[in-house]
Amino acid sequence: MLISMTSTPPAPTNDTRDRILDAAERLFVENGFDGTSMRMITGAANANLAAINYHFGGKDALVQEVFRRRLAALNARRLDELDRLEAEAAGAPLKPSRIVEAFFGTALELAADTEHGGRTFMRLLARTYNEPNAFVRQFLAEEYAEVMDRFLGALFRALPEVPRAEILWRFHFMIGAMAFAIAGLGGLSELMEVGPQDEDPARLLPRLMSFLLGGLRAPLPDGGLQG
Amino acid sequence: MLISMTSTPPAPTNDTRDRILDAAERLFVENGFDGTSMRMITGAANANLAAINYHFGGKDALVQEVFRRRLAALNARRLDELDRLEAEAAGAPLKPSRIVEAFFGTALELAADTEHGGRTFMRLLARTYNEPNAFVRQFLAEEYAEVMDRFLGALFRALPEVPRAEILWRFHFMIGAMAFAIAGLGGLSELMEVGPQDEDPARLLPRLMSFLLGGLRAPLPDGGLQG
DNA sequence: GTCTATAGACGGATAGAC
DNA sequence: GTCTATCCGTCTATAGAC
Repeated sequence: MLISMTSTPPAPTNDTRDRILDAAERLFVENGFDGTSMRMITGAANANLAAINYHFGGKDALVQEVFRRRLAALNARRLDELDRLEAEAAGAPLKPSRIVEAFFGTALELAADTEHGGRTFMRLLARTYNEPNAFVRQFLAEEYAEVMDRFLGALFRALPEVPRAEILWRFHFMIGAMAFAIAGLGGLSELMEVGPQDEDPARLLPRLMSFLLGGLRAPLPDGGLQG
Repeated sequence: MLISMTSTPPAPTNDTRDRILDAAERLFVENGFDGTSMRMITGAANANLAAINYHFGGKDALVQEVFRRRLAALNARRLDELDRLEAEAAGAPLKPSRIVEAFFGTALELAADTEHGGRTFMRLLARTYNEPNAFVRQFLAEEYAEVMDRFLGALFRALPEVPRAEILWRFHFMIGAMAFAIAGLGGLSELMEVGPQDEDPARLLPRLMSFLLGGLRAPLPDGGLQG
């Protein structure tokens, strides 16, 4: 029989903690936070009920960790893209289309990943923009603070002739359009029963981008165009 | 002392049933469906816990009635507007902007009514587009079926040179933009802490309309313009 | 780290008096 | 129609054995 040597442990990347996070992510999308119990999560993750409290400290802390582990990476990529654009421009104002692409392109890229749960997470995130739960919204706002600040600033500089309130609203509209599109990727956009069955996010990105840029460049409400 | 005569009762328009519906509407926005208990609702409505089951049959039936009583009127107005446009056009194709205005203008008009709970309801509705709860989504889809059918058909006829899949997606994007804008009207759009403090929906309508029409008229992803 | 067992609060629903 | 009292299930969290 084999005797356990002092060899290094086999580095179980798929340990209980990760299985819980993956199961929670999936179940939160399907049932919402309040509609998903710790029993459902640990059941799906083949873990013990007490494991959530042992590993995370409670259900709320688990919810935060589900977001944190992926959102940190997504927003870091967004900031990298923006850094790169600004370095290339060397002081010149950026093209609005490049800014928009840096923000929404990264999101849709993650939503295209069905292998490692990227799509599942993005559907959860999209849904959570409208989450009633106060502490979840508060947590999201904090995670987004820097990204919002940087991207809005870049848009302000890129469109100096457009009133800032207008840019603010239009960025708001753009996020809403993206969120609704991504949230419906699971195939449950019953709202239009004819619904976009074409679920390929590779085709969604150009569709969304041209819509968003069309909206961003639209004539201002009072009249007057801006390129 | 006064003796109760056989006079007609004072027609209590604000009876228990309505108070429950109003309280439920408000609490659902603040806490979500699962986060709102029957005890919370009846407490806020100064009604007895058993009243929900007596008047509606259960919590799920109450949720449906909260939507039904207002959504039926909203969608009827939308269909009326579309009927009127089509009657005026007398067979000619409609202007896309008029179709969009008939759909989204009515919604924003209701969202502007803070006196009779219209805003509260529209915030609830906007949130519910992304609701995980299966039976709520199913119910919404049924309530919207005719309106979607009519408006998508009108857009298809108004833009015969645009692929229908494209129109479908863009209508999808437009609904998402509107929903996110309305859901944030309560002042809790923490996402951008700079957030549009300007909450006047009278100014929101022109802003949103020009954004939506810009997106609808944007060049198609593969290239090629369409007015 | 994992498990069982259980505490303690709260959920929706209902029976039956008034 | 309204109310009290209660049933019964599920929830999160924790104590303590292994």
